[in-house]
Amino acid sequence: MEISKVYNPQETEKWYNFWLEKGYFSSLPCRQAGHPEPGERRAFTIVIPPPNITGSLHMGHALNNTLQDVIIRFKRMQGYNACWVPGTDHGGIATQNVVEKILLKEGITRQELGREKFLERMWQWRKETGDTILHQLKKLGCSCDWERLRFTMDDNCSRAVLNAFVELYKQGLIYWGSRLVNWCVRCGTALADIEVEYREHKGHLWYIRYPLKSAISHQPSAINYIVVATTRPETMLGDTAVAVNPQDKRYKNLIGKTVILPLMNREMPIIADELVDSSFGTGAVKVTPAHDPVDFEIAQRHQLPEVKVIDGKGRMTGLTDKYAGLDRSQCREEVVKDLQTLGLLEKVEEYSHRIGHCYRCGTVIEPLISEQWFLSTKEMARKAMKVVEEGKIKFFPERWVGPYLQWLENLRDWCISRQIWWGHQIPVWYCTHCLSNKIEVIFKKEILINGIPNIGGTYLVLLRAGLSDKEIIGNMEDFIAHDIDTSNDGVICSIEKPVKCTCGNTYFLQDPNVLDTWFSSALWPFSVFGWSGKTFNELEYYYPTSALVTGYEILYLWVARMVMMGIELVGDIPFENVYIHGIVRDVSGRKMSKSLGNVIDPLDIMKTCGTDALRFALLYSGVTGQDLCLSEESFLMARNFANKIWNASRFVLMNLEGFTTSYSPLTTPRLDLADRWIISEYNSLVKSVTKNLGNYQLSEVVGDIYEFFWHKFCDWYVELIKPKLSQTTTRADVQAILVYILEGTIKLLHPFMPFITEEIWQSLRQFRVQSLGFKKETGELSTTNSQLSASIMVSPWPEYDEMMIDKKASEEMQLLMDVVSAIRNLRSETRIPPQEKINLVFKIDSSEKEKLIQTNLFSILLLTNSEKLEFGMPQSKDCVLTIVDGIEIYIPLTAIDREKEIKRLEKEIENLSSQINKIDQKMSDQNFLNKAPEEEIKKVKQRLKETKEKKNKLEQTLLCLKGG
RNA sequence: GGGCAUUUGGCUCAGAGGUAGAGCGCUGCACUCACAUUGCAGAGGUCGCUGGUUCAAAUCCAGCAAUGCCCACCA
Repeated sequence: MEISKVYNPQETEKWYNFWLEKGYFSSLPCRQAGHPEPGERRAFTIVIPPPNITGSLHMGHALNNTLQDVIIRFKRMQGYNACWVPGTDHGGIATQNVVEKILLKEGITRQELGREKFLERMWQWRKETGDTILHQLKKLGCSCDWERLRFTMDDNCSRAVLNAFVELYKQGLIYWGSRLVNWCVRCGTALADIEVEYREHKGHLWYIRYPLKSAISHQPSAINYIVVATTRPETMLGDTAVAVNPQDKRYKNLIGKTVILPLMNREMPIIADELVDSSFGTGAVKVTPAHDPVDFEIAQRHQLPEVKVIDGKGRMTGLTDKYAGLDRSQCREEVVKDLQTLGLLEKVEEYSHRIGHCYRCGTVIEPLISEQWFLSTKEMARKAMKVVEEGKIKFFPERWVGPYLQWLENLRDWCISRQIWWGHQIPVWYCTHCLSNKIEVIFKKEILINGIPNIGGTYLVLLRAGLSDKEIIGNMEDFIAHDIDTSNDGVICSIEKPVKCTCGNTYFLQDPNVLDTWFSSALWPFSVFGWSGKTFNELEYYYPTSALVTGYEILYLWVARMVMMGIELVGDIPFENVYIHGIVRDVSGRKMSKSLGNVIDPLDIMKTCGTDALRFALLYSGVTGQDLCLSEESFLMARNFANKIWNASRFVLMNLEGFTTSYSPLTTPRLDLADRWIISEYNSLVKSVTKNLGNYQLSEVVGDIYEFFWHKFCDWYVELIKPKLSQTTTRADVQAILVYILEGTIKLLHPFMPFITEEIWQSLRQFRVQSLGFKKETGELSTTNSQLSASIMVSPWPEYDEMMIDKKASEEMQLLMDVVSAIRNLRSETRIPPQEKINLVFKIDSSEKEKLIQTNLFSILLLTNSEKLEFGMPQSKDCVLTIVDGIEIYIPLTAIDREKEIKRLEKEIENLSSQINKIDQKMSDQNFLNKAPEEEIKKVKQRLKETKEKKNKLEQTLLCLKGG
């Protein structure tokens, strides 16, 4: 039996299609038999954090999905009905931006194209490129149940989204309100608070004089103005007050007075509000209710008017006189210039502060008053906190509980409407007839105040539906032509377009807004199982899902919201465990980004090192929940390991001739120390791996397997048994153990490195099949022998036997390894060429140890390339000496380099002396002797004795050398 | 302004009250014998700083510093 001499990762990756064809990824084994129920087995369910359809696999995805695949493969092997639901997210703004950019190249805007045509283009684009990442996930080896592939905008999920909206609307949790929202002037839409990214920005602080209407004093020297400080002078055009802290003595007598807003010549009051920090700037604040969240709050308290001076495109509105039409940044320059001219600019300071940017396009956010749909989150947040506080949902690592709770604690209502076209259009319908009279009133009112659309939601609805003012007026006449039924407000929330209003009208206008893409993401754990649809059984079986694997960067954006929605809409938590991993960074700890040019492309790594190496490296280099810094080297390390696995397996397979499958030697008395040792180590490994996988300690598992396979199994065991393979008395035992260990280890490794392990499994299986007399082509074997499973993927997870964990074997083997290492070291230091056979003389004063060495004499000779081993004292004085655990080991030489040897011994003795000093100090410490546990003192005593003996012996030898 | 994380050999990171660990890199030696994507051996660290608890601290506690991240209404 042989496998190819060279490990070729790509060659092993062919197994993906095999798994797919066999249907191993499917989580519904009973489906074929016509059962809607998923069977008796317990489900283990994971829903994928759906990547955006614009996405292409980056290291973050690779990490996230490898983690999920490891967990799901492990659980599958453990016998769970493992269900990993894959899917993609429509990615609202981000995706729309991508298509808009493409259109721009063609010279068209989406407005020119119109909503319907634009959406056609979106869908076409999604059809062409939206599945890229799914193919890449397959390349990564992800064992998702592809039959369950979902998309946040497919029929199923869309129905769930609309249903959720209607449900929450009915409960009164969704409302339409006029609020100050974060507005992206580039994307032309509102954003949720959390979608704003704050970045440090070096700007200025302008100090502006606002003249008082009536002078306090008529003295020529008197100051008849109040100075306010601002980072955004252009917003002053929308000021409606100046605020000071009520406690501030400097301004006490000014409260209630009137100032004149420069440039606009508007009269406005000086008010007092607690929110003003008197220690900042001048202690007096200009209040711009329409463009600042704090000012908005102050304005609400003091019933100040709101003057909207910046529009949705970032331009100055008609309310700004001569500045109207200017871009907000241009306007700033103009305003500053004009203030300077008027002598009202007192000073300018350098000032560094944080400015909000759109998390999708990076444009500076403009706080604007706007009418939007909001989800009232207070109650939902409270429930979402409770389930985590009570431990119903567990976080790994636990430290994320704090930030999670804190975020929910301070959560404000969620602005869920977006003024874009790609997404779930809000299922709210306006009866044109019922609303016409209101529109008329509102519209007329609006015209009276300069045509500034800052009030009147219905007007905005029409406006955003793409109708121009003229069209609205035109429609208005049309609306007014109908009878008016004032008893109905004409707003209907329903999934389907209403057929007829109670007023009899059949014309409806759908709310043009779409929902925040995170709204649909929040429903993901149940929308994928057909929530609100027909397949409720599935939801009952798979929900709550078992684990959620995600990066901490979307803890609030996604995780917290899923919990809220799950509890509110399904009545149960969406998942039991949340595994939170870190972000992938480069070697210097920077985020990987295209602009920094420090990206390592997982697809490149797959090509050069193989998918298994990619997966292994990702898990090897990080600890739970910590960011991981990746360098190219870590992938080489993993590739080398894969190569090692390959070659060790190749070795085993090459030596299987004559091996009988049914033979199990694990308990025969013929086993020697190395056999018992490796079996013991293997069983401990299975134990710890199984335990740690359950705790999501994946990198620890990976490290343990690596250590075992390479440095125990390959370095020691395989080297030790080589001669035994050619002896008829031992060959069968050794073969059986090799297969036992290899098979078990590749099973443990399979979740991490699925391809190479499958390849090896198949070779082993083929061997077993052949040796059992089956033909290779027989295909399925209806056998209970789990070693003949058609794939490692569906073979059972290894069991461990506590009885096989042999502490004594570990200790004895350790001594043997120490002895061998010491001899090798001595050979190397005294420059004995590796090919040269040597003789060994052991002087041992413990019969137990002597017996151990005697029993394993052959192993020592083998591993140290020695001819013979004698006990006693060496005949010749030309010897080099090393001492291990009280065993004196001499290598007689024909000639020794006296100088060198003296130096070597002196160095070693010096080393021992300093050790002895340290221990001596400890042993002479009365406190230590009085208070330390008996056992510890004994240990230290023993060590001191041994070290001293060793030193004495070496000193004697040194003396001999010097004297002779 | 709050909070969290990190600080261990040249680099990336484990560990954990009782003699400092790994991988990479480096040095020396070794290629017909599973593997040079290898083997064997070696050099290299007062475990960020200062206190405290303890017989004993890299490890527990407190404070500080540096770095990174998150949150918050100082315009």
